[in-house]
Amino acid sequence: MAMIARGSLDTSEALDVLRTSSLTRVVQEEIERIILSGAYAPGEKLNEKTLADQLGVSRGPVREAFQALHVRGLVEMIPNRGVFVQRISRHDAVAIYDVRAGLFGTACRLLAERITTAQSAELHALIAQMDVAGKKRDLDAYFPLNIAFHTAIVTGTDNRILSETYFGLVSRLQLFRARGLVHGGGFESSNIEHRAIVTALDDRNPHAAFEAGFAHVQAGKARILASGDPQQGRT
Amino acid sequence: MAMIARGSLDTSEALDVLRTSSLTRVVQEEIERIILSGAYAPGEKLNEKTLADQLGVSRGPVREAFQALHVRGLVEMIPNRGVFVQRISRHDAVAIYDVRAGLFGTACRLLAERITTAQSAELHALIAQMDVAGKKRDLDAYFPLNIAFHTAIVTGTDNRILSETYFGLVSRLQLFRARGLVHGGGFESSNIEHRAIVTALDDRNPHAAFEAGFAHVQAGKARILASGDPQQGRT
DNA sequence: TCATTGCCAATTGTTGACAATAGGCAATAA
DNA sequence: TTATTGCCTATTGTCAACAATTGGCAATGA
Repeated sequence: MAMIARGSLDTSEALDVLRTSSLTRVVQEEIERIILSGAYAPGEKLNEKTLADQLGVSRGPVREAFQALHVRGLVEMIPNRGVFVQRISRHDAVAIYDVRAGLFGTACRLLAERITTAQSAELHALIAQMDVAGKKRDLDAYFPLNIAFHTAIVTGTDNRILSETYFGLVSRLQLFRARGLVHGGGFESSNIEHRAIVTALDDRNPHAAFEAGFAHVQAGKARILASGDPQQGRT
Repeated sequence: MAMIARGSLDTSEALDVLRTSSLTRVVQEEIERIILSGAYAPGEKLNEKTLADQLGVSRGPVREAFQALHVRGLVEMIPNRGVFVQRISRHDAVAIYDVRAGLFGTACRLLAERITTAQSAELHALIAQMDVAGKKRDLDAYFPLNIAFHTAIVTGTDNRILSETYFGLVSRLQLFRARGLVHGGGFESSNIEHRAIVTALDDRNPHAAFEAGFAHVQAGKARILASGDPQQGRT
């Protein structure tokens, strides 16, 4: 036991994996991946035995994973009927966006009180890169940069509760597919909002930081809801 | 089937119970009750078989309930070791309070845009009652009123995601026992803050409402952390 | 005395089997 | 033809048994 990977660079990492790894955990992450990949549409049924066979396990771990996914808002459960991919109605999406806006604004506010020069520099760099991608109308480049910007702010607060809650909401919103930012115009205004956030952070102005962060997500909500009218989730 | 309780007043309610009721759900709620009652101290082990026997079920539903409680932050799980009541360190409590402050401020902000006269009247009435209880130094009367005030604001937003997230955090904080408000002085300042919130709501000023709500929870955090130095949760 | 090794009981992890429920389909009757 | 009834299959809910892991305890040896 003690001789495992003694010279390996990631021994502690491997131990971490062992410490948190259980079959249920793995199954949960795999089902989450399947759901968010869109392989099953919202409202579609997730059959216990089918999934268990696909993953090469029995129904027990699958059922346990379902419980976790239910609390996380990714599936809905109906007793004696089964488990279904969570449907997100327009109304639900609005509610999630409002909470996400509040949390992101809170992250900005908290970060404004403790931001380091390194963190600030990282955000400025991301904005510069987004400017480039925006000028090229390169959505595939802009998207991950945008995510990285938000992630940097949220994780920068060093508040695990905040991060988990925020990213949980982001996952849920992935079930409400209708990518905004798609039609041009989203680029410029979005990055203008990013600059407003970083300005408030650099000023160490919690007040302004919250407002800028809140307003940014609300603007994102408006962009998403304006574009398209997804059929799904007529709950 | 169709003749069940045809004349009953709560037929739909009974159907609701049936719709959401499963053994796992009941077990989960019962274990949650046990945990929050303090019957098990934070860090204490929850034995599967013992709980299953107590509740008169097998280990399956108990394990499923554990998964849900883990996601909700009420228990921690260590593979091959078992399930333990979640320990909340001082650092954790600060993090939870910060997020709760952001969510409560967000609730105030959202409510400011849609508050009805009835809702406002309810909040004013609660403040008046808290004044009375405060003057009498009647903690047992003040506490539930205080909770009712916060609940009215959060549920008043009519945002289920917000409510669930907020009350989830409140539950977690119950594991960090050290009731503030205990020593006098908490009363007056707390209710002064309540008035500031309602004033902002009546003014339909989202900006001021957020600030008042955020500040109120932060003040509560300070009151709790100032009083006592709980031993538990030395994570 | 103290550290190490090896066994053992207790507990968790996983599985397969059995019971209960739901939904579909065919048979029946109006 | 259409609605209703009664089976029947598929799926979920629950359980008990088996496998695997852990931690404690005694035995051993320095």
